[in-house]
Amino acid sequence: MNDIFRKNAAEALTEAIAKAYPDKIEDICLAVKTNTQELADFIYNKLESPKDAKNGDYAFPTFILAKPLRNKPPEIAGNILEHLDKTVFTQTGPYLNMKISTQDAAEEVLSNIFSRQNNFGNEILDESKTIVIDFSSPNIAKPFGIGHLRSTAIGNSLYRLFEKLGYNVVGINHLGDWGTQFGKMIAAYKKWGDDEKLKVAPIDHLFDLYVKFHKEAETDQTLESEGREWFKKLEEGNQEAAELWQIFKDYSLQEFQRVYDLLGVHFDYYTGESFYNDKMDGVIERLQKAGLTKESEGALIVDLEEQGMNPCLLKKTDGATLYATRDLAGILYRHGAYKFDKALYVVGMDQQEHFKQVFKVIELLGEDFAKDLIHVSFGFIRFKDQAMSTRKGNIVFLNDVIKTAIEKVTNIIKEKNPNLPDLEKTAQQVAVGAIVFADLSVSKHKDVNFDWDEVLNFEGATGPYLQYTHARLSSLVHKYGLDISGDANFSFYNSPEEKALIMQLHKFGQTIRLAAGKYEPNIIAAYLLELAAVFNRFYQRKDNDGKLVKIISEDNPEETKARMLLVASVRIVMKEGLRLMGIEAPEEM
RNA sequence: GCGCCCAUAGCUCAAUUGGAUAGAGCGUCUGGCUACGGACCAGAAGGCUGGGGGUUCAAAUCCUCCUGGGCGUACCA
Repeated sequence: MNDIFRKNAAEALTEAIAKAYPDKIEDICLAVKTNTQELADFIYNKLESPKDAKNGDYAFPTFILAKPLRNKPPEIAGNILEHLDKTVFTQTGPYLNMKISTQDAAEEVLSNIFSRQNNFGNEILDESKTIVIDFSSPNIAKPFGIGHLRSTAIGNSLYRLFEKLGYNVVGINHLGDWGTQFGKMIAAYKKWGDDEKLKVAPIDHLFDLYVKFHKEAETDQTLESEGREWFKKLEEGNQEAAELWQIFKDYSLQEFQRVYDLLGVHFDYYTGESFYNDKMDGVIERLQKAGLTKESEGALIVDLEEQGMNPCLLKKTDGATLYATRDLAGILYRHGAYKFDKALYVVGMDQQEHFKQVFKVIELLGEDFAKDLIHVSFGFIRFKDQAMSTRKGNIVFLNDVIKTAIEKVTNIIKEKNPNLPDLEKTAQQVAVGAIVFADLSVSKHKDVNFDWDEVLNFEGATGPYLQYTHARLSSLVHKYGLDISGDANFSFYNSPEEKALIMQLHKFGQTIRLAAGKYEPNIIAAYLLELAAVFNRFYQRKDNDGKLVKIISEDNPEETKARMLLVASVRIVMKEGLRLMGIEAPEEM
């Protein structure tokens, strides 16, 4: 029961129910499958917030009591109401509504924010817990496409959310730096590669080779096997292969680093697939000892037929390993190294079967932490009507998207705020904010339609809208100039707009928990949009004559003081919320 | 064929996990700048929640069948 208001409501209701129906409590508990001690918890969880603010802040639907009490919900509500404080509770039909006074809410919420600042919403765990998050994980020697943004943005946000909830978070970039594709790249480079081009524009050149290889492979059957051979050599330590691999990897990492810097993404480890190169034999051995392996069609597999799945492939006919092998090694290694309580894999939905298999194999090994392995899957980014395919060269580069967005933002700023001091930096922050927000504002299990116009539109439900609101808040604080204090007179908060703002701020903590619990950053996005909307309504509210009610009023210093506390609180939460999404909050824009 | 996911306003998405009249943004139309920042705000129009059946006091949400789309379905990752 984290929400103090809600807790009060639940306890008052529980008590009132006990008074109204003293000899029916057991029947009620029986009907809702709980016990007397936990009845308050049950009610706590049943409380809703009414859609219409005039119905109060918390509502208890009495339908669930109808059966054990053999009565109509509205009558039940009426009976319970008799034992409640009628200045706080009201009844509308079957609902019992509780209204928090704006003053009480302000005192609780605003002083909390004022004293904790950006730590507002933080939690401290009773015992330390570690969560490993595997995210981004791009393929080396492939360009960083807009498709890779999802894993990066979601993972980065989850990293920050869990950190805020008190977890010890380990962020891992499981680079795709091993596998058959490298054989293909080496083969392609040896055939068509150009040292000069590689030096000048490494990523472009590697990308061209990648596309060319797959195009040629459609007609030339020998290419695929050539690629496989080169990978085999690479795994066996062939020097020429190893050197080329290192070059590809170095160039790609440089490129990725630029993107990560731009996005403000941090990893604790860059342990990619090649890191497990020397750990796979041990894994295979362990699986063999456990009697899980089997040879089939010349390959080494773990048969999962009994589990209704396709076999998990450990070794190809030619003896080379597969990514399942490396993921298994990764899981076992991470569990040993970090003793995680949970391990998240922020990887696209198309790999669902793969993770099901791999997690099942861990379970078959008798490791009970298999239940702590979670595939946080998400839908694709779709480009217009066609799916994006790196192999066909049909890809939108994240760099190009960012570059275009920066240009557009720069033009808008030049027009709207020509004297902005740090134009370049701000334009970058806003551009990245727009792109990241566009990605994170869609529920992760849905495909995202990538639409240039939409990503570059900065009006409405967008990152720049939130940033703009933050800039406005900051501007107010600067204009006010005086110190903002936590002991304002809360009785000045008398408008519905102020009440709505305070209650929205109050929801920050539970929103973070919800978002983290569901691995859904878009819940934060929705929360911030609502916060901004509620604030902007407050900011532009008019009196009965249609005149703007300004926040800063020289005639009413005490009232201004109270309002500025609210403004400062919203600003703190907005900035922190954006941070949780991996978005910067410039003071001016 | 089998498995998983998706379908809500013209478009892009929400909906407190089963609750009160399904909400936002874009686009369209109307209004608000003698501005504490108009990347904003107020209002209007726009819905058989893909379709049928079922469970329930209550279904966009749960079950079932169907339609349409996406992804996966052992030697790519």
